[in-house]
Amino acid sequence: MTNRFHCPRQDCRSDRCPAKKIYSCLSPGQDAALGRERLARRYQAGQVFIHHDTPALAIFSVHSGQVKLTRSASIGQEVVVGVRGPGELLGVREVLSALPYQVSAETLEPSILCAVPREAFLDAVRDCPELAMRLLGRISKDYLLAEEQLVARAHLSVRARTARLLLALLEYKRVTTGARAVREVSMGREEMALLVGTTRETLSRSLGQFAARGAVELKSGKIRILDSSVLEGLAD
Amino acid sequence: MTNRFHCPRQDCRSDRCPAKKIYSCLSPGQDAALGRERLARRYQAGQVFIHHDTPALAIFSVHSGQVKLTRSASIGQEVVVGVRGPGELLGVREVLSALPYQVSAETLEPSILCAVPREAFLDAVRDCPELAMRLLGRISKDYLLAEEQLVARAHLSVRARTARLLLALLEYKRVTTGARAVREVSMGREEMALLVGTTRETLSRSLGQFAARGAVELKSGKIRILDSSVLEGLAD
DNA sequence: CGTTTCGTTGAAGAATATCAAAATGCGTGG
DNA sequence: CCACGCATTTTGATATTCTTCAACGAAACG
Repeated sequence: MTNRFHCPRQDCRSDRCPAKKIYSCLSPGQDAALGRERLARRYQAGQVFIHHDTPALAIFSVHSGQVKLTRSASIGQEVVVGVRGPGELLGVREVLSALPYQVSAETLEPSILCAVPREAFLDAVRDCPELAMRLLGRISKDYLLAEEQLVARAHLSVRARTARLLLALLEYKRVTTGARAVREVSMGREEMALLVGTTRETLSRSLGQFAARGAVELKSGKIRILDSSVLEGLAD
Repeated sequence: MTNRFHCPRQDCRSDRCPAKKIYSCLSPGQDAALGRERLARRYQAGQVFIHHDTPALAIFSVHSGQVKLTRSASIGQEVVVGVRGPGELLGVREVLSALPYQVSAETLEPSILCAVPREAFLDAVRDCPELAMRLLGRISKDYLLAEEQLVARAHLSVRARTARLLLALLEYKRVTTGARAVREVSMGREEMALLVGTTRETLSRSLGQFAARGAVELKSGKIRILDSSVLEGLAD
């Protein structure tokens, strides 16, 4: 099974790996034990590396790149339930609850992922109470956030969800780029639609409405936010 | 603050408390420390004992009864995100992620709840790695389950969700009553609608359709399931 | 320069919410 | 037992939102 994970064989001890932060509480011995098992691999965009309903053999952490998590709502209907970036963990929930993978994961861009085999991860958690505490905090927070997201998707209009997405993208860009005033986001309609949980067409119409109200300006793929307070008003 | 929790003052050391199971790994000393702080209280039906956006000062565990968890999707729109019964914990996610309560909780029936102050709980988790592991497993599983629920709510038709609810109620009744063949469930339309995430009227129509297809029979408040395979077919 | 992908727009149809009203059930007091 | 009143459930009509199918222009790319 390990074969799938170490094509460009290289264990992930780089201290620049953002996922490493959560493991920083391990003793040198524990860290070494984990590091020995920890294998980084480069993935192209669009690769599916976690298949739902498959035994959860490993935890993945995102070193660089972005991945999307999907669930099948009914047969043939893939639904995005989240997007994860550098430093985030995938498959933790399944490993900790001894369930097969409940989601599928696919890279959105060329990415580097580290895989830690199930048992090694569990050993580390058992041996290091501090790691357990950190995971508890992280999973709890993720859970609450996801719940909020999904409730919004089930009970808010597409317009409201679209407005929220724009604001979230703005915020995300601000945080990641460090710029103080971000006024533009750029994302394909297809992808936005997936995140909002609707179709290209409906999403396009929502954006059209925003533009009509002067909240945004659509020019050549970019979306320039003119008045974010209008968006906040539409967000519920 | 503790005042709210010990009206009929009585600490919860009863070994019959189903929530106690998860604490069974604590050493006598740890258990005593927690037990001293653990206060049981009787609530009538319909009492709100966790108010969203309020500091998460305590973990509650359900000793007996049922409670519903709600979130406000938009202003004035309360949405049920889950129902918890005996042995289950409330507020863990918030305490562990150091956030205010993100949900509100209300008793559906007369219930007995135990409250453990935030700090006592955190101390117990820190002192007992096994407890941490159990919580990790439990939260992970809850998370996965809730995700599935909410994705269904966002992307399945009311008919499908209603069918699922009926099947779930059947299953639940089977498990809790221990009866081998359950064919009837009984629940107000309002409450069913809340669980499904729709209105009374639409829910009623769904049931009407089921009845028309001969899958169920509606008589005087009870719902008798005639053909659960039909429901399973409708469930996606 | 044609082809392909992406974005927008239109029109029709399905699903659901909403408002309104009728029917049903249920307990209470006569 | 019956009649009344209240609450719940069902049904009907309409409006809204969203999806779907279809067409079209525009940018992207060979």
